[in-house]
Order: sequence, then C-alpha cells, then structure tokens
Amino acid sequence: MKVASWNVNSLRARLGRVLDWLAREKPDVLCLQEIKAQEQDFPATEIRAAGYHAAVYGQKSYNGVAVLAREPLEDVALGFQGGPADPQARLVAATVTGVRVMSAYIPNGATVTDPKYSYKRAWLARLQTELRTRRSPGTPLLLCGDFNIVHRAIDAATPARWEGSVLFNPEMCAWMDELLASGFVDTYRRQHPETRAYSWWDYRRLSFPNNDGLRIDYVLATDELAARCRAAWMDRDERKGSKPSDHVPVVAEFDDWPSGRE
DNA sequence: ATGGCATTGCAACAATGA
Repeated sequence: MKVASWNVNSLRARLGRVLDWLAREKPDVLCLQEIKAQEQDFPATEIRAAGYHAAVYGQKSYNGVAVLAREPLEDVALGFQGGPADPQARLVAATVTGVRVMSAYIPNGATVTDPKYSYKRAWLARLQTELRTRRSPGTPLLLCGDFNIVHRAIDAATPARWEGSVLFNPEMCAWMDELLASGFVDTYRRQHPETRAYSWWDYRRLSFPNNDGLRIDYVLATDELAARCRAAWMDRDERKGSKPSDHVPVVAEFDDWPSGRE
C-alpha cells in the first residue's frame, strides 16, 4: 500500500499537477489538504476518470480536505465526530481496505498571541480526544496531513528562525511527542533518522532555491502498520516547475498485511 | 525589522497562509 499526503494549496489551481502525479506515482491513497473548494466545486469527474474514489470535506475559499483512494471509501466522517461542529473543514476520515485513513489540515495559528493560535491549541486537543475516544481497536490507522508543527530542530533548515513561533515551540513539540507516544510512528523520520528533508518551502525569499524549508507534513501510522513501512520519502521535485504548491507530497509505502484482515 | 508570493474572490485600499 502506497500512501501520500499533499497540501495542494487549491485543488483547482493544482488539478493538472495532481492528475499527473496520480498517473505517475499511482498511490493507493492520497490525502489532500487546502483544496480550497466547496464539495460542489470538487473536480469529481477528473478524479474519478483518473481511477480514484474521493471523500471530500470542503468549504469556500479556505481549508478543505479530501481522501482519494483506488478502492472504495467506507464510513466517511467529516470533521470531529464528538462535540460542537468545527466551523472550518480541516478533517476527513474514511476506511480503505480495512485501514482507517485521516486527512488533517491542522491550523497554522498566525502568531502565539493571535486568537488563531488559541484555535490551533483547541483543535489539537480535540484531535487527541477524537483519536483517543473514537479509534476502533484492531483497525490500523494512518493520520496524514499538514500538521503545521516542526517537531524537532532537524525538521527545519534554519530552526533558530522558527523557534518560539506557532510552528515550533515547546508546546507544539510536546503535543507531537504525546501523539507519537500514544501509538503513532512518524514514518519518514523512522526511515530517515538523520536526514534534513522538508515538505514545505515559502513562496517568498527564494526559499526553495536556498532549500530553506520545513518538515511540517507527516504520514503517521499506528505501530502494527508502521512495522510494515518499507519506504518513506518526500517528492521534492513537485516543488519545481511552474505553479507548484508550496508543499510537496509526503509518501509512505507499506508491505501488504496478511489477508483476512478480520 | 520588514516583506517578499500565491490563492480565492460580494475583486479589495482584503483575508489568509507559514
């Protein structure tokens, strides 16, 4: 099973690139973030023609997430399943061939004193609760997305510049630590413990030519699934050429698990 | 220290992003 997560910064603006990428890489699952479209504006025909089913949670202009899969998507859940409705479309889950897949677009937070950072903290707390209370035992889970968190200094080209920001501070690092301690593996980091590799580069400042990036997009897998991870990589080339997203696909490949998956 | 770039869109001298 080949799985990827990609913040496309508008699916309609990136449709050609996404279709090309699907045709070339043929992932079994692609989690998208920042599709920036309502469900009725989702390019369902093109995605279907490319051979993919889709679970879409959209909104106008901002945010929006989706899960694409070659196999049918079951038990689609839009947003948090407990508590009050989230005004922003940032979470979608679906089951694909017995694996629960979540596509998450975690809030950025603007600045640590901005109400958006309070929203980010609350959102992160809700996600932990959701994972703790709604995770069905025995079902492997992939938590994919744009986390807007730099976990460690190795995940930034210039960590000093980000230290204390909404992306990289002790609170955010502790949240990631807690999440990973609850039974998730950061597939890229397990495969490449020492590699400085990034999933996002600012459109400005010549960040990409300078390779001044951040690793803020993750494919996290529950332990039994992570044990089957045989490769993990960033498709850095997707940041090249005309009209790229500022994020690239983060990919993880897993050996198939035993058949008869209950 | 600032802003730079890209996207959507009641098109804005705006809002948002990371």
